Parts: sequence; structure tokens; C-alpha cells
Amino acid sequence: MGKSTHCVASSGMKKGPWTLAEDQKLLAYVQKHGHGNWQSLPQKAGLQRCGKSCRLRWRNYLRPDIRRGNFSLQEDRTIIQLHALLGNKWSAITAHLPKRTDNEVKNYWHSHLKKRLALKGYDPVTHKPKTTIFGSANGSTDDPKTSTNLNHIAQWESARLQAEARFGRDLELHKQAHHLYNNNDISATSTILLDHSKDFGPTDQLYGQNTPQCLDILRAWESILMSNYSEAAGGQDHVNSFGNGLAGDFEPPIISAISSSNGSSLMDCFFHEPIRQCFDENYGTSITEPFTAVPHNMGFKNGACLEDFGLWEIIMQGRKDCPISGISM
DNA sequence: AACCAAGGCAACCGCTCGCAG
DNA sequence: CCTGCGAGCGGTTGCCTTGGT
Repeated sequence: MGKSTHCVASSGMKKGPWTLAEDQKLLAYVQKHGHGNWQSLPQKAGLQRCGKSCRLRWRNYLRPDIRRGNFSLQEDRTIIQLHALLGNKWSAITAHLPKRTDNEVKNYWHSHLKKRLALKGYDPVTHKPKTTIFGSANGSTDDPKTSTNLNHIAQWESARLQAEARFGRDLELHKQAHHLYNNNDISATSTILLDHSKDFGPTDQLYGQNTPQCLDILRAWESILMSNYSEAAGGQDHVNSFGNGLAGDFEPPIISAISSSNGSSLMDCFFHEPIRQCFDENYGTSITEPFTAVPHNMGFKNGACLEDFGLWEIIMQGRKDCPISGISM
């Protein structure tokens, strides 16, 4: 283990809140020279701070690509779902929240989301109901809402296990596909991916070998909810009624996003109405909150967020045989 | 208006990880 | 392989703000 690098207040280093002048000094220095070695930066920049403090200030506050302000419902959901999957891995969670810092997400979790879950009777650590899954605190499951919530939690757990299993299989299959692709055996690559899509649906081939696990579980969960909803709705398509204008079957949501041409946001495509309702019931968020639309200039002409397809983009970059039309590369 | 408690958030601290020598 | 160092991560602290009395 390395020597501790924390700031020593007695050595003349300043601590506490940063002043505007300090911010300006740090900002100016980094913009001109880059941060380079954080340990030596304060001296070069003329700051009475330790390097660690400078690094933190830059990362969490001064960096130009930071989005501040309220978290959208979409971000809320992402945090909650990823926290259920990853636990307190704030950096990993933040990796899926563009322009947010891990510190901000962590604080937001502790001050807002955790409480919301607790308020709804869920353990913020396990994301399971605080009472036993087979009955409420008073031993009754008569309350239909409680019953629904428990059912959703069971579905979530089922999705998680399903996703874990699938992730393992995905990895192996895509290793094979990737190997063949590297050897220019496009035909064999397609065969593997198409066979795979028979089992798991076509979205998987979009991601290539590095399917993000979080998206995988979201899809798994969603597919369970969608199939259940379909049954409950007597086979009628209520799912697509929200806004992406698609008719008919329960298409995998990401494919819905890609094939939609009316400018609907990723929210519209990725999380259909019943899932929002379910989420609202489970986590107490308000569906009346305006959804943050994904800017239409982020990649897909229809508004789907290219960042969500980042790995696929990397894989497909420069390829002329991109299977989906209408995508800006 | 003054006080107090609670909440929110920026910053700190200690530890681990990864890498170079 | 071992050691030292810088960077990153997650938990915690403490100050400031806000809301209630």
C-alpha cells in the first residue's frame, strides 16, 4: 500500500471551502497547462492547497463538463436501479450518468433517494421490502398495493438473476463472435449473433461483446414487466400507447427507439408507460414530473441517446454495413 | 425577530489500486 | 517480487441554508 497522500493542515496548507480567487487560479492553470501531476500542481498554480484538494475541487466542481441542478426522473431511476445492482459503487453508477460527479450522486442518494425508498418500505441497502416478502408487518398480504409492490420486487430479483446468467452467456458468445470478426469472418460472426438473438432478442447484437450489465438487467426487468402487462391487458397493446407511435408487438425497447421516426425521446422508447407506473408505485417518484428529453442532436436522429449505444458505436465505427439506417455516425 | 433542528452538500480522510522503477 | 508514489474511491464530517416554532 502506498504512503498516505492526505493533506496535512499543519504544513501550511489551507483547508475548507474554496474561494472564488482560488477557483480562478486553479481553473486558469488547468485550462492552460492541464492538471498533470496533482501533487506538484498547487505550487505551480500558486495555491496554498494540497494536490488532493485541488484534484477534488476540479473533479467535483470546476470541470467544464459538469451538469449541475436537479436530477431528472430518468437519472433517479438509473441511480436506484444501478444501486440495486451494484451497491455503493458510486463511480460505476456515475459512469452511466453523463456530466454528474460521483460525489454528487452519492450525496443525492443519501439525502433524497434513500429516503424515498425507506418511505415506501424498502431497505435502501438491499432494495427489498423491510417486511418479509411473504407478508407485511402485521402478517397480512390483503393490501393490493403491498402485494403489487412485493410482486415487483420479486420480478426485480428474478430479472437480476436472469441478467446475471445472461451476462455470463453473452460474454462467452461475444468472445466467439469477436474472435471471428477480428479474423474477418463476418459470415460466421453474423451466424453467432443471429443465433444468439433467437434466444435473447436482437438488442444484444447491438452492444457487441461488452454488453453493459446495467442495461442488460434493465432490459431483463423490462421484458418481464412487459410480458406481465401484456397478459394483464388481455393481449392488447397498451405499452406503445405512450408516445413512440409504434403499433403491434412488444418490440425490445431499444429497437423501438431505433425504428421510431417521430422524434420521441429515449425515455419514450426505453421505458414505456406501464414501467413508469410500476416504478412510481415502487419508488414513490411522481410520474407528473416532466421527463427530461434526450437532446435530438446527441446521435440518433430520432432522439435516442447515442451515449447509451456507446459500445456499439465503437464497434460499428467506420463500418459501412451498419445494419440500422438513420443513425448519424 | 430570534432560536433551534434538520437537511443538503462541499470537502476531507483513509484506504485501495495500479503502475513504474 | 517488492516498494513507493500518484490517483481514485467510498465513507464521514462539518458548515451553511432552510424551515419550523
